[in-house]
Amino acid sequence: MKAEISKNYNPSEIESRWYQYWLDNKLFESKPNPEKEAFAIVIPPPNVTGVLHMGHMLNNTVQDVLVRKARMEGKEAVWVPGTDHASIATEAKVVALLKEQGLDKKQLGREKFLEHAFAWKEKYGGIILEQLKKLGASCDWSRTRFTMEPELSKAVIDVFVDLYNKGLIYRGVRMVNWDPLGLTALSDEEVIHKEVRSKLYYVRYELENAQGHLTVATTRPETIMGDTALCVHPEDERYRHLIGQKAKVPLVNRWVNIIADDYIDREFGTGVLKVTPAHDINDYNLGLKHKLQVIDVLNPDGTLSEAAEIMVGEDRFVARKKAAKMLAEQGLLEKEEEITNNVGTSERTGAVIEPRISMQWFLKMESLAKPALEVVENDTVKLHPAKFKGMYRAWMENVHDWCISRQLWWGQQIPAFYMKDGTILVAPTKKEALKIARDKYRLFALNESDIEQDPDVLDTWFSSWLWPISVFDGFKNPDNEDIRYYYPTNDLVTAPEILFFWVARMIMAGLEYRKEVPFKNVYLTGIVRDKQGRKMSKSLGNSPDPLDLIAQYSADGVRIGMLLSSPAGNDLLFDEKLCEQGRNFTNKLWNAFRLVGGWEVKEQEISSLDSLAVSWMQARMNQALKESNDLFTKFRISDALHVMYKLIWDDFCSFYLEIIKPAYGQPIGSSVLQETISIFDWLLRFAHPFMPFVTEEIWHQLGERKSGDSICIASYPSEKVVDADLLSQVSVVVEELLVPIRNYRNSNQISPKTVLEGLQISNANSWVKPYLPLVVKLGNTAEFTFADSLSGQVFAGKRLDWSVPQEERELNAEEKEKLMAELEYTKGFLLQVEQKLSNERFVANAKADLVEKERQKKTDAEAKIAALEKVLAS
RNA sequence: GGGAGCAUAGCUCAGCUGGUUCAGAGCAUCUGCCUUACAAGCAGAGGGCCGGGGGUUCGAAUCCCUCUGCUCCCA
Repeated sequence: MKAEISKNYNPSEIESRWYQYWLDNKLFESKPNPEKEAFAIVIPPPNVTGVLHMGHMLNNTVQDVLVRKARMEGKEAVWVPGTDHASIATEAKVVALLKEQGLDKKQLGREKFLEHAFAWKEKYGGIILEQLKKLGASCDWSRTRFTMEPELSKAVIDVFVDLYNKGLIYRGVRMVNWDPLGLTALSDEEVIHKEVRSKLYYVRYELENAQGHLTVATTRPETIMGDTALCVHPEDERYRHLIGQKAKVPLVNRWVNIIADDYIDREFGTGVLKVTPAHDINDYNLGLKHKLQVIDVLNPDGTLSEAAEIMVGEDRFVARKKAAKMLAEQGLLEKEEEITNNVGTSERTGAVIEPRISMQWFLKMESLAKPALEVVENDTVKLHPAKFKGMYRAWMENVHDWCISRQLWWGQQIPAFYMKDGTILVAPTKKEALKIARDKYRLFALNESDIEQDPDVLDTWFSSWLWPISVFDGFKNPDNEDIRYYYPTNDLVTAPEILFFWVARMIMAGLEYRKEVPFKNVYLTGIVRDKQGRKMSKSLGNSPDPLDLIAQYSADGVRIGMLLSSPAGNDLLFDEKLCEQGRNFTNKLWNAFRLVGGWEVKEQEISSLDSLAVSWMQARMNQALKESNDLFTKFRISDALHVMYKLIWDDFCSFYLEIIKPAYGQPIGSSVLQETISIFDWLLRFAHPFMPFVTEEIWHQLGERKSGDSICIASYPSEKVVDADLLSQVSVVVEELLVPIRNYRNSNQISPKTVLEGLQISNANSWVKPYLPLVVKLGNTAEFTFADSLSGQVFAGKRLDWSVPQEERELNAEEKEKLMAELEYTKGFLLQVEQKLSNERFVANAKADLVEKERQKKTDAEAKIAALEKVLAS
């Protein structure tokens, strides 16, 4: 142990020093080792464009705790890091950057654009991984992957080709979610529904033969020009007579049929629907059913197209207002009404989604979803907390085909090649496509310039769903050592919002390509919100910069802060105070070390009191370890942290150390110090997964360590038998003797320095004798004397009666009241117990030990009542 | 409109298949202490008809029904 211990713990210097030490000694690197059990976590790859936010902090802290614990438990632990190419987000960012430089994506062309994008990625991509190091993340950085690196892209392409050949991928015209800002299709999962206030316009459609008009309620008057029918409910008495007749579409004065369908909700608006097959999914389906014409009045960018005939080129929202105005001018706008409705917005660009008919690629989900549901139902993959199972089931049972094509350039280009006649050749490369043309279609003359590759790329999730396999090169070489050893991985830690996007699909891919699930446990973290419960976001400015937090509270402090109040699956209401609490805890640990490391030592056998303290502390440690391990198996990490926190703060610092602490200026006995150091060492290893830096620093100062040694690879404490009797006896002594003595001091304003004299304890409590030295020390009392009958002020507990000497005085009113209340309570309690015991059905039905416990309660209560009455009578 | 879930102390939550004086923890609050590792600390205390109503049971915070209020997911 070093002589000099700095008075203050200096985290920033210590944290960067140890992180470098860990890297230098390659402590996080892992290779398959048949001697050891494998433990693997793959990181949910953050976007290359990303910077660390609070969600990452929580998520990665949890992963680090899990992987560090596994590593210390002697498993061959690996945490594979990497980043995601994030098609839309990254492309949007690069496009914006180019725009600043006066460059345009289309003018540049695909090749040049991708060059810019890659340059951008090289420069800014992966900042987030550097930031993770500040948090202490023990990733195996030598294994860092990127979803768009050549190997991983190849896996994506091969999987596409394979699924196409299996008949699971098809191309078709469908109504998709169109992002008019990103100019791409999106999957259902990328659409976020938001409630907004909007206007419902009541529009008049003139009827033929001067029969008047029909009023239609619509939120989208700008699509009126695309109407190709009106529709009413077949049994709606109001309109039945009009079915089969014609109505005139306003603004464009086109006659359309009035049709009937029981899809119509008679309650909504006027019960008449304008059918616009090109711009609404339900209308689209109606259109298919009734073979209606489709008039697409919008351009991809959300402006009105030539087909609209009027307002061509106007933005859809501008056109909406104009259309309303025009209708009003023509006397066709009956009224406007404020309503609340749901609109879909793009997860990435925020633009209001436009349902749009277009040619896209789809993956059939049904056959993939079925087995993926099964493995969650039967707990092959466990969701933590399990409440997400229900949500998972609901989604998997109603899964839609996955639109996997995106009209972007940043990503894996779809390996489909089109011949001039429209024939599709799906192959990893152009060469191989030509080979198919030759082999399958016998087109020997076809050459490269005769076929053209689909310009679109694949949805980013189409590469991330392969992540747990592809990071171990399981596609390139399905039998390699890594994948055989690490797959299936153990735990996946992620946010519930991507349960379907990502988790479900990884399970599908795992089952499809490895015939095995990709992970055994899925820990779903909550969303990090601010104190008012608002989601943290850039626009609200309510998200603290994680690096600032680390600078202020230390990485250990922030880690503790994040975990203190984040049970799995619950949103975390983040409050900087939690980080402060975390920092205070690291500080507490440091100060405990200053105490233990700062004593003069003298050769001495251990005293019986110290020996008791050591046995008790060890019993508490074993108890806490058992609890903690149990909580870890249930993924109740936050609770496990609480167990550790209380063990160190309350049991070790406030109790154990106070017992063994020698009087001021006195040296400590060598034996008890040795015991204390090994206890401390144990506690550090127990705490290390949560707070890696401070534990490493103290651990190194606490004993002689070899070069390259680290607490990261020291062994995690192992479970031993808990001495439960010792624990329960000490807790009785604390609750019924020590705490009341301290209370007595408080209420009588006796200084802690004053030695309490003349305490008596009842002879009936002789079992307590061995524990009295503990009370003498912590309560600062003189020796107790045993007596048959107590004199002075008597304190009556359940198991212990004792007294302090006192000049003759009446109990004051307050004290009396308190004792009376206690007496009343105990009497009531006794009554309940007696009733229970006299209830034959209880005695007959309840378990024997339970009845025995009730009997014990009865004797305890009776004893207490007698003692209280005695005190009150005196 | 369909589905999942929640309601326990001022706040955030725990309380597993009913039974340990079961009504708990942390934070916050209050009281007293600058006690010799730590005031970023120490020693204590107060605080809840377990959302309302009904039922099952010897026994309900826990199981069932219902009402009310909230959240999330999907359309």
